[in-house]
Amino acid sequence: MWQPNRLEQERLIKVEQLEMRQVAPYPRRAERTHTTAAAITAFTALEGQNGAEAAEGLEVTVCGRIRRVNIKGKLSFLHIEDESGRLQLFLRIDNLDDSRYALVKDKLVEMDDFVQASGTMMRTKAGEPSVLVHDFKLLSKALSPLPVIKQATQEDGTVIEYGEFSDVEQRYRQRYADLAVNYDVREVFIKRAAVIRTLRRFLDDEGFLEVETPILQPVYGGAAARPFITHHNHLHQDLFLRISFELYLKRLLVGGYDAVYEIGRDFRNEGVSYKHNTEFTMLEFYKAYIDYRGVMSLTERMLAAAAAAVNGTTVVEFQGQTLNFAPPWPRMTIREAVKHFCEIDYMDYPDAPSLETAIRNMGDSIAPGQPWGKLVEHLLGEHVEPNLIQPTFITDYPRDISPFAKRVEYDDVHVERFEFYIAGMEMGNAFTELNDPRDQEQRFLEMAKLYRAEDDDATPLDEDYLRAMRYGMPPNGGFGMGVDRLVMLLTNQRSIRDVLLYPHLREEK
RNA sequence: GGCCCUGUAGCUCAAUUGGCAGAGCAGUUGACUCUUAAUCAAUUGGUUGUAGGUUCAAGUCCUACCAGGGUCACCA
Repeated sequence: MWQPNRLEQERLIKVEQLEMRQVAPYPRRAERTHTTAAAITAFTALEGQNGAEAAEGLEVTVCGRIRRVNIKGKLSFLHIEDESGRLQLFLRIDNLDDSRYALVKDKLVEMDDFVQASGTMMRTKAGEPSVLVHDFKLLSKALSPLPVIKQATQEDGTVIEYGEFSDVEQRYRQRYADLAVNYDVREVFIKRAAVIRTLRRFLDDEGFLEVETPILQPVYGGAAARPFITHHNHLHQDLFLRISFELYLKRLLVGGYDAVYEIGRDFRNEGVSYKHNTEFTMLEFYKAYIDYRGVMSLTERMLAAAAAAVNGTTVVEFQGQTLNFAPPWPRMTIREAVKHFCEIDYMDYPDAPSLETAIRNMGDSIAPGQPWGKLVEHLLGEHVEPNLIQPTFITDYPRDISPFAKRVEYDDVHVERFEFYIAGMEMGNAFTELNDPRDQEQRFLEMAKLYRAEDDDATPLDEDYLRAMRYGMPPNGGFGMGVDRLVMLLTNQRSIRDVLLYPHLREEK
């Protein structure tokens, strides 16, 4: 239940006063001929062509939220803001109906309200393009004032903000207020849209078909993660929120599409951190007749395109580091990488117990009884990953933790899989996809054995997926990437929460 | 889940280490026909996250809880 505070009570009284003066606080209709940016552009263009006097004949009707008020007796300045930017309204009692002007003078139309203003363009003595207002209309009364932030525009055009709205909890819980007062935040989500648009365009141009597959799945799979479980009442059936799209997308290659992709939400019932949110945006694609080397090439080019589209260059400044997305990216097998950063060749320890002992002897504390591949992965995550600042492919992962990848040619314990890392973060995962149904069934069974102890992460055997594969699946390369993390890199945001409009928070009490 | 830090006015922060809860901004009232962080004068505003406890006295110390951040654990 809303308990208006003092400031809000003042504004509620103003609504009554507005209604007494026959002014609707929330009228039905609005009109607009120009955005604020378009009004300024049109005005300065006319000045250039026909001179200052002619330009002042330009009539505009603009709309926006009042972000600055300066009442100087019989003369007032208001700045309104729409999505395109800010524009000054110049209100003079000489040019307005007295009762209209009084709405501003009496502060019934004030900070944070939405208004519509009509008038002619002009420059103030200070040279600022403004609207000499002949009439204006209240469009929406703000009952709660936004956090107070004042801005000063420097001579070089940079904007300094005085005061701030910085409490992260409030910013996330009331993202609307955050967006309304923090322009930088709005910019992040404009760039986010540009990233996703570019990924989509890149794949479309490469001949991929965009598809949508079920979010509610009867059998989850394609990754090792704890799912959210829900229930369909009429079908009396438990359903899982997907943890990946992988198995549904690869079925489509059986169906005859050569290349498919999906951008959508995955859900994982796990912890949150600066790079984990319970629901996150994933891009997966699968393309027939290429292997993981082909996927590496697509990866490099796609991310370079995304960086260029958002920031105009493949050089990315991220948290004090300079990252270069331009292809080709360095490639290193996981064995080479571990050798290089840990000075240990894990192939000297071919079974889990001996590798576990070796890792303990390095001084690492690890949970006992983990599969061999997970131990290798521990070495990677602990000692290699933090050092992988520039975009890097790490290739040829252990087979026992990669149930959907084809074996390498040179031995029986590695598979054609890569992950790529940027700024010390795992960004994505890709394979030469396994398309032998007999091998796939074996892998499912091996996984079931491997994870029996910790069955939270067990990948259930998907009979229908095997049935699809038995009809014949073309050889193909597949790819998955956390889109939010890419957005973090390209917008220089430290936390995944800053690239999600509504990050997951505990329930408000 | 463990450990550490934080929570004071609408926003951003103080409070001399246990001794009368304060400032700037915004709000209210007034002045001002070219301001732009407008200015000038006056002024309102608090259950110090919640609930207990110690004390003559608690924003400050203790306990529990709530929320957020960090970190570890977890996370193909």
